[in-house]
This record gives sequence, structure tokens and C-alpha cells, in this order.
Amino acid sequence: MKISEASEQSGLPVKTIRYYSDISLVAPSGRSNAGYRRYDEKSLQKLIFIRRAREFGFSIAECRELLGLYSNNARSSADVKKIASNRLEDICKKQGELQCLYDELSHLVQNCRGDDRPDCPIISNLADIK
Amino acid sequence: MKISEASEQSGLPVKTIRYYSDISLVAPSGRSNAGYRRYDEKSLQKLIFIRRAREFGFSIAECRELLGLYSNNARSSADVKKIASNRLEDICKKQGELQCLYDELSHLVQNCRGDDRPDCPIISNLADIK
DNA sequence: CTAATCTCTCCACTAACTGGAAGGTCAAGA
DNA sequence: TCTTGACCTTCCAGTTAGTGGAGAGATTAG
Repeated sequence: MKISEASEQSGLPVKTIRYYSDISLVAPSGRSNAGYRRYDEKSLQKLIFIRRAREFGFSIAECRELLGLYSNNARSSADVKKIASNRLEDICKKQGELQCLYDELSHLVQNCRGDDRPDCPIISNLADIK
Repeated sequence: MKISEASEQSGLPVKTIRYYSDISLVAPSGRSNAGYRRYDEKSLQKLIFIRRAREFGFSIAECRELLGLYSNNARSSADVKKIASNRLEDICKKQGELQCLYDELSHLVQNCRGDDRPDCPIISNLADIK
């Protein structure tokens, strides 16, 4: 199939598929005489794999690693679990940070009258004025 | 003060302060004969303001806006509250997304034996195999 | 045959810096 | 006085993960 069909089937934009081809993440299965990229079932599956992994927030580097494990029937599930566990830790950390931010900022917003007067605790706090 | 002292006082890297000067976010208060950037109390306060706003996750564009409101004694607290409320919404949305990711991924990780066998539900799921 | 659509490559741009090279400035010590 | 080292300058390149567009060639429908 041509790139536009691979795009439809995988749910990735054409531009992104070309980009993945450029960075050798997912190579097309071949090229037509005119130089058009061709994708078969196998390369399409890889594109779908990458789309899903990206949706899980894995970086391109991690995707590359996971794809290697995906294509390698001899890999152990421990290898995969390790990458996924690291990602889980990242998410946890990020969640904690966001919660802190949320608490602090919502506190400030609640204390701001939000009227036409210039006095504003949000600005005062950002300016580090106690 | 020179840029290195402004860096120490503000908690921002020298490179970042130069960058903020380049993009006209916080201009130095002047230049020495040799062309060295000089920072006074006022510009230092702005740097600190930006650092804190960035820590709250405000974008540079939002920082620019907030800085305008910060420097403008005639602004209403409503203006500030609106920007901060938008940011609060962003955080909320991000939190929801992260929670979804966390639940899905931790489910997969829990179901992965993590041994030397190649069978792995994480990979299977990413490959969209039911 | 022609017009529309598709595809190609290449270049530039995004956000918010960071790293490094090449060169100028300044204060202290031998 | 010279020199050494720390500090400062500008400019260029790279980071992440693409996106947008130009210009040119290929394919397909009518």
C-alpha cells in the first residue's frame, strides 16, 4: 500500500510516517519505480505499534527500544517490563508535581477577588512578595 | 550587578538570562562600556518573577503577559485571575490524561510476569493484539 | 489529453532552552 | 609588567517530535 493508505490504517499523519522513515524508526517495505514508499502488513503493524506506544507517552528512543523487543521473539518479558516500569515511575513523578502545582495555584486563584482592583495575590506571590 | 550575580540572585542559569534578554522578555537595565549586561533591582525582580511563573508551568508567552500585568499598576486582578484559571484547567486536563495512562500501563505491568519468557502482555497490547 | 490528486525531497519553523567555539575584558599574583 | 584565569560577549548548532510549505514529478479519472 502507498503512504496515504498506511496513514489511514495506522492513524498516523502522512508527514509523521515520512518522518519515521527518515529517522529509520519504521522503514517502508520498499519503494515503487517512481520512488513512492510502499508499506506491507508488517511495516503497517510497526506503525500501529509506534502510534500506540507514543500514546502511552513513550519517547521515540523508548519506542525504538520497544520495537526492537517487539520484533525479537527471543526477548524476555523482563526487558519490556523494565522499560514500562520506568515509564510508570515517570508518570508517578509527574503526577506528584502536577498535584503540587494545582494545590498552590488553586489556592492563589481562590484568594484572588478577580475584580477591577489591581490588588492581586497571584501576582504578589509570583513576585515573591510575602 | 553583572549577569553571574543576577544568575545567583534569581536562581536562573546565565544562559537563560541571556536568552530572556535576546527574546526581549527581561532586558538588562543597561550595558557596561565593554558591553557587559547590567542588572538592577527592578530587572532582577522581573527575572525572579519569571522563574517562579515558569515553575508554575506558565509558558513564555503567558509569562510575557503576566509580566505586563505585573508591571502595570492599573491592571485588574480579573485579568490575572483569567490567565491563572486557564492554567489551572490545563493542569486538570493533564492530570486526567496522566491518570488514564497510569491505570492502563500499571495494569499491563502487573500482568507481565517479567521473567525470561518472551510472552509479554505489554508488547501484545502495544501491538494491538487482543 | 488534461486536471486533480498524490507523492517526492528539501528547507524552515515550533518551545525553551543548552552547549560550545572564538574572541574580548578584567582583576590578582609573580 | 606580564600573564593567568575567570568572566563576559556573540554566533552557531543541537535538542524533541514533528508540522507546514515550495517546487517538481507521478498517477489516475474523466
